[in-house]
Amino acid sequence: MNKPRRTTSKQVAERAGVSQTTVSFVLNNVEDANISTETKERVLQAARDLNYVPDRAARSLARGRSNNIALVLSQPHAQIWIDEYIPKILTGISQATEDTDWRILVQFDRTGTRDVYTDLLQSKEAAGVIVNFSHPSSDDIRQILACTQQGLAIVSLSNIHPDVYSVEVDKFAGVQKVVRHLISQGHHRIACISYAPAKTNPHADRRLRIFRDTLREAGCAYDPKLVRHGAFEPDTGYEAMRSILQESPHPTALYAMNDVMAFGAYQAIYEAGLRIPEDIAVVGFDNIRLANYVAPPLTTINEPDVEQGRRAAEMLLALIDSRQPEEKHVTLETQLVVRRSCGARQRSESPEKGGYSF
Amino acid sequence: MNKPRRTTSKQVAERAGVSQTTVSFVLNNVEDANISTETKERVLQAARDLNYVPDRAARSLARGRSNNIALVLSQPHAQIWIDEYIPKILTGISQATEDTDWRILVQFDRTGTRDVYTDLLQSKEAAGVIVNFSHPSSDDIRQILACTQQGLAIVSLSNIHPDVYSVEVDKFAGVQKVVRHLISQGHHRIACISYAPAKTNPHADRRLRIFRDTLREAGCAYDPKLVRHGAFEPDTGYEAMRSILQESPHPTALYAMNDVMAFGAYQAIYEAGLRIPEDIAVVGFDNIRLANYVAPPLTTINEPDVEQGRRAAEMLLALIDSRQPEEKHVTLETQLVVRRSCGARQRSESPEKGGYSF
DNA sequence: TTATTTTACTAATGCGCTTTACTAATGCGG
DNA sequence: CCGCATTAGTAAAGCGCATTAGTAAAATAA
Repeated sequence: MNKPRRTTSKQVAERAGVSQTTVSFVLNNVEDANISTETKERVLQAARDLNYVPDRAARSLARGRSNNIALVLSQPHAQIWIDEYIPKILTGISQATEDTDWRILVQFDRTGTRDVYTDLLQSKEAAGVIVNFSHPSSDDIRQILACTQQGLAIVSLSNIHPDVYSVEVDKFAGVQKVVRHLISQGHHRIACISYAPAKTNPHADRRLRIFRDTLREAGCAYDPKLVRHGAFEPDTGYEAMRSILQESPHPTALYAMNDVMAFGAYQAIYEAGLRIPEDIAVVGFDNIRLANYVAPPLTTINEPDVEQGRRAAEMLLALIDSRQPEEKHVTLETQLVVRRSCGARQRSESPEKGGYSF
Repeated sequence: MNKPRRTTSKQVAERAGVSQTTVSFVLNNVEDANISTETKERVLQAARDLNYVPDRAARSLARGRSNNIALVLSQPHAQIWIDEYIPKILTGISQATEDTDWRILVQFDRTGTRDVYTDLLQSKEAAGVIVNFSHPSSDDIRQILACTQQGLAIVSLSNIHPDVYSVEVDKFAGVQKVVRHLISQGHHRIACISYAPAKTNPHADRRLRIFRDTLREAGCAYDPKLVRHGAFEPDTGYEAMRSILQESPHPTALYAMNDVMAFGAYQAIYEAGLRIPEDIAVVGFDNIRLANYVAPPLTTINEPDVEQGRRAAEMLLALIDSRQPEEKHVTLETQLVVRRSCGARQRSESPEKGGYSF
């Protein structure tokens, strides 16, 4: 281990013929330090000459906080690849931190027992944390609240508690959009494939209830025999749809709670010799990239994921800076993207060509 | 800004009735410190009581290096969502760092001008860096070499220079597998959709050359009229295929350089009233999750992305630790995953059901 | 001219840990 | 019982920066 002896601010100071303090003032643009322009220039030149890069650890230690924000992922790995959600959130966070010297820490929370975000904050590895719970336990919430009350910066990607800052996408309204759209197309026997059993997954449960309520509000019967649950993956959508097709009469429409399961359902529908949308209209959820490139292109709900990531990061940076964010809970809206699979005349809520947006 | 005054090791020391040195020895499991079991227990208890979490910045400063490794992404954002590559690499890295206290820093290299990884390493924000260049400039390479020679730990996800450590997937051999498979099925008019013009993208160029050479080695003619390039996205595959179908006679097979473009091509083929694989056999590349759930399921090349990420991280940690990795360049093999789109009897190189592996 | 403010800096301290050098106490062979 | 090694610790220095309190010189006010 040859120590290459990094350049320190002291060396810069020496070369510029000033004190280390002055170097620090110049490099951090301290307003009321009254450093003359010539001195400033001399310091900057010296720093350039010596190829000086400040030591982040030392800076963090002296300042009492780091320049990292963390994204804590609590879902299993495989789920992260399924849709483009996490990469898009990351993109959004990165947009918000562009041209700043904030860095992004990604932490997979595999254990589930230890509270990673607390450690992250207490160890000052991250000055703030963005968490992404699918369905937090009351323990999780208590933990987060404790952090928040200690003044630690946490933003959640779903609204989990009135006192926890959040930026979320209103998926539930999205469910209504789907159902109302199908009903407006004349469907009243609408099947549904959920991504998890309602008993175990509060989220899936709530979506299903909204599905049911929206049907009823429109005067349609809710038929539990037309509901199945898969588990995110395409093959579970395939199996669920095969099972649904045992019912008779057939439903005339299907709402799959994610696009990926919808693709699986496509398969089952085709195998049964049925056509989309003539025999069964299909609507998905998520607007993944491929939704526009299956046959027929899938009508679905688009979620502003990148914006969600960006807004969450912006809110987090405000919190870290002790600036009060304008709202404690931001809600972003989804858009219905109408394509051929639902049988409607093509007309998209979103302005872009192809309806693919972020 | 109320300062909650974190617990420090000094307080732990006080409570345990020992010196701060002892606390450090105990918490870091220093072998030759000869701390008695009782003292150890007392320290650990005190740390637990006070809910002590060490300050990472202070630790990094004292140790002279941080406990972060960074993944530097140089591709544009949109490309990151297209396939599951980056999330899988991240998963792999996270597997390698599981149960250690290494953290993962994700850095998007948007500027292209500044050398982010150098900064990352010089500022000691990261003890090592994994870089992912699609086609590095000679400047990039010089930069990386300079870092490597300074003893900074860098691992590349592609083999860009004999002296730069790398873990890569041999995609070129994958191209051969595709072509040979198609030829073995009796095809000799094989179209190809590349993801970029050969002139501008050395990678695409090389893949295309291998495509051509493999054809010729097998005694097949290479017909440049059957070659188009898209740009990663499904619609570009659609357009490319439409254009290819203008040629006559039709090719009997298509090799699309990624699955996503293959899906676009499906669309074009169906619109032309042709069947897959009867009229045109299709093979993709990447084995994305959905490849198995389009109609017909897509024959493709599977890449061990998660393993690549894991191996790269392992190599990096070895380098950081000044352990010489066993090999300077690791090459991982792809597998041909045979599904229905190529018309062959289903037989997969990979053992798993559905051929989906990582 | 003298007192006060402003300008342009610097010395010194401390952030919270790791690590080196040192010490006191105990064990043990001869 | 002495000398030496071992055991079980501790004191203190230092990592590289930010920051506070202070100072000398120059500018301005009285």
